[in-house]
Amino acid sequence: MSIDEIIYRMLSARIFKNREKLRPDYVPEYLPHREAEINKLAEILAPAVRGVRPSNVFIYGLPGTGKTAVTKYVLRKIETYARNYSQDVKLKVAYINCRNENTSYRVLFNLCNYLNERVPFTGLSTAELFRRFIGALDKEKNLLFVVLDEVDFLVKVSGDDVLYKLTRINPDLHNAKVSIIGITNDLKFVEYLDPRVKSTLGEEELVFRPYTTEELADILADRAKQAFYEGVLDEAVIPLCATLAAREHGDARRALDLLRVAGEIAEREGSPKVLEDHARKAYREIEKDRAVEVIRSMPIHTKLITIAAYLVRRRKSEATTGEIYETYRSLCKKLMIDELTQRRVSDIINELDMLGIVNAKVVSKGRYGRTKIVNLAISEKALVEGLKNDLRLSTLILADSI
DNA sequence: CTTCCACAGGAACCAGCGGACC
DNA sequence: GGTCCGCTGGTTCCTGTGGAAG
Repeated sequence: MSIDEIIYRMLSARIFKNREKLRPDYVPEYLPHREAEINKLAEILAPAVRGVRPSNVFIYGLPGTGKTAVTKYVLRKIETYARNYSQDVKLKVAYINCRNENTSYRVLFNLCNYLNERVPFTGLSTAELFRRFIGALDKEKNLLFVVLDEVDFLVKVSGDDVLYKLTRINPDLHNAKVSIIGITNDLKFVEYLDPRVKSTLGEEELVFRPYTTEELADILADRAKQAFYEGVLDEAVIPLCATLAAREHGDARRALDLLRVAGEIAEREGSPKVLEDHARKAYREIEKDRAVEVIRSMPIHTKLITIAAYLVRRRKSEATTGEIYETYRSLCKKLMIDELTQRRVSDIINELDMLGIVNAKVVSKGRYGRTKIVNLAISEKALVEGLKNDLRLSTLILADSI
């Protein structure tokens, strides 16, 4: 295919009307199947319209269950109302994603920025930064919403110190008020929170259930209308994307990603329509990317065990713990690395199972013992790709090709 | 019915490390 | 600047077990 052809295809493709509508951070005008959550959150936050400080809220839910979207949506509404109905109190919203801003300093730095308080992005102590933040905030009759998305990252990296201070800030303020909204998809998160923070932060709690397959289909249909040209989507695509995304739990982000990537593949292939096959390819592509990422970040022994499982599977129909362990040991010897015990390897195989890199299930072979049979759950391509930047390891795969 | 394989997986313990605390 | 503490990832030792073979 020549470059002219590629560009021509791109230009003539009539697939996406507006791709942005499928991006994970896009907040739509209408959020299907989250009415209950929207209402509940609105009820909690509504006092803000009259300038009264709402309770702090803590929102839980698995990834892709609409936590961020609902929060942004409700706050946007409340902001518009507040602008029209409450002149004396200024309502502000500071949205911070703690995955990126995961230190006390960066959170406070961002908060200062929201208040247009100029502070150096390094150099001050957090205590000083906090003082300046309070100063800037308290100058006016502000009502500030601090949205801490993925707040578990902040706590994991920097502890709950800022959180503690933020939740206790109100008595120190004369004019302003602060209300905190914490969002997390780590359901065990509260366990490692200081109980004092827990009680103030969790004045109100909201739990978001995963979407069902049907609900995902509705969401996709709604977005697809805005994102694709009419008639471009084959009717089987949306149900398929919904089903694929619902395999683990109803994750709307995944579902939307699938739909978007399916569209992109169709576009690349120069197809006038997005077909079922494109969705399947999209699924494979996304899975592969995820697997590659996981493999890349694995410690050396875990990588070796994955390779061992792959090698055993290549010469036999099924791999057992014992065989994998033997192969793993010979790999270790080749690389002159100390080997782990079988006990640990058994655990690592379980970890790999959890990560979706292998499928392991325990079976009893009667007289011939009880073991796990292990299958690789990822493609050879993904494995090679994941090991690409470690030359020693990737040659192992090729070297042993008997 | 018993035996016995080839591990599973629990319990206790240990080394190393970062962070709090004096 | 030592020390204490909790956590992670590892080891050692151990008991438990499903079911084909005998």
